[in-house]
Amino acid sequence: MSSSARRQPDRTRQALLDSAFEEIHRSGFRSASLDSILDAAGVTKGALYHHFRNKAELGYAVVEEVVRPWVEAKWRPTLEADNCIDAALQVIADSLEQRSETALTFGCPFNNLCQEMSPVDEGFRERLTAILMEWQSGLAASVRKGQANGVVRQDVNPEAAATFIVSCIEGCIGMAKAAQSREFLEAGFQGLIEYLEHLRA
Amino acid sequence: MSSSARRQPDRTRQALLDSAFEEIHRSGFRSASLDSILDAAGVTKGALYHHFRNKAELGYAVVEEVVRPWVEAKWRPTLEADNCIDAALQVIADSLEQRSETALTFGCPFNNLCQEMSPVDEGFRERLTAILMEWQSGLAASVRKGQANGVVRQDVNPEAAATFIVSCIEGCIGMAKAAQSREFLEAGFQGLIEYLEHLRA
DNA sequence: CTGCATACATACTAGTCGGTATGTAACTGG
DNA sequence: CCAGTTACATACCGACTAGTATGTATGCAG
Repeated sequence: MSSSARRQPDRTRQALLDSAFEEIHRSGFRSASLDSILDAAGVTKGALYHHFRNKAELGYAVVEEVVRPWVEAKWRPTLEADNCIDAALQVIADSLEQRSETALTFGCPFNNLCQEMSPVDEGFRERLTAILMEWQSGLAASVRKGQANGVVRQDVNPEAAATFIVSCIEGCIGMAKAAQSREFLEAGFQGLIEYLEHLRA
Repeated sequence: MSSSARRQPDRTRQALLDSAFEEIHRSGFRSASLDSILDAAGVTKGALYHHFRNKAELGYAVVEEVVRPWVEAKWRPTLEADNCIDAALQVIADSLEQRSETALTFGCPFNNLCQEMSPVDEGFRERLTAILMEWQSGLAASVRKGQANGVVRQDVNPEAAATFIVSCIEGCIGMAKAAQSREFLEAGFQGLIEYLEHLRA
């Protein structure tokens, strides 16, 4: 059986990515300790530096291979739906319901990384901005589709609306984290829901 | 003249607070180097540890004595105005105009500290949440006043609206920082402006 | 069965960090 | 004018960091 094999490079690499993602989520990238990541992954420095050139490369890989799919999965339903408003409302409702204590405490992993690393590291900025722009432009296309389907008001600027919606979501989650308060999250999302309803044709 | 005096404890303390504020704004609190702060302030560790017990106390003092007045000054006009919507729109317009390159690059000092420190340090969380709640509740009172004055719709929930507005502002600035893009900021604020207009009676 | 590349583990280095101990000059009350 | 306190500067410590050098066990090609 492969489970008893001692050398499983893919598994080891994934374990490193997963534990790095969690440690970064809790401590941020720069304060994330490689030793903590290694402990959580159950490997040593030799394994880490065999799979990644340095700490930054590990971080980049976390962005590309963990954060990116995580963001995409969250918003795929909205991007594919015929009625983007209903779909967005559903995502918000799910997000409110599913949001665990750690997610409320530590916020959105994607946004955390954006806030911490975009201004100080080009490699992070490029990758994170790419994800952000995909999300935003996907949402804008979805709004445009909604206008074509007659469910969104024609006088809405799809690009601006998409940018605003993305900003609101991250803003609400961020402020809820700042206040460490679920009510804050619910109140913020309530405003977003009203804004979304206001977009209806 | 006092300007030639070599010992000016108040001035020294303020210089430490100011350079700490800037260094924290650029690097975040945990990555802020005391040595960099000392260089910028033109003093040494002896001076720092004479005025502050440790790095955390310096950070707390920055929050109380620099960040708090900074946030309050920004929103005082809105809280005092009779028409809170017009006042808020004016604050947004000013914010867009005045926002310097470093402010766009490094974002909102208050929000940065909230995002970084609230989940991991009680002392920061208490102080930052206090500022946040003052801002939010002040804004809620302002909305309520607007309803009394007949400029805001009666079916608006003042608390939720205030929470949403605060979240939007920080969200927009944060996403603009993430994208390192002024257009992103303008697009996000455009959505907020439409939301505010939608609150009118 | 041999030999080499891969996939790690272990031990270590160099540097940076926050914090402290000590020395000293300036100011102040008596 | 002197004593004591305040306000620093300087030198240093221990802890922790990312990263490296080296050793070694595994797996696979020939």
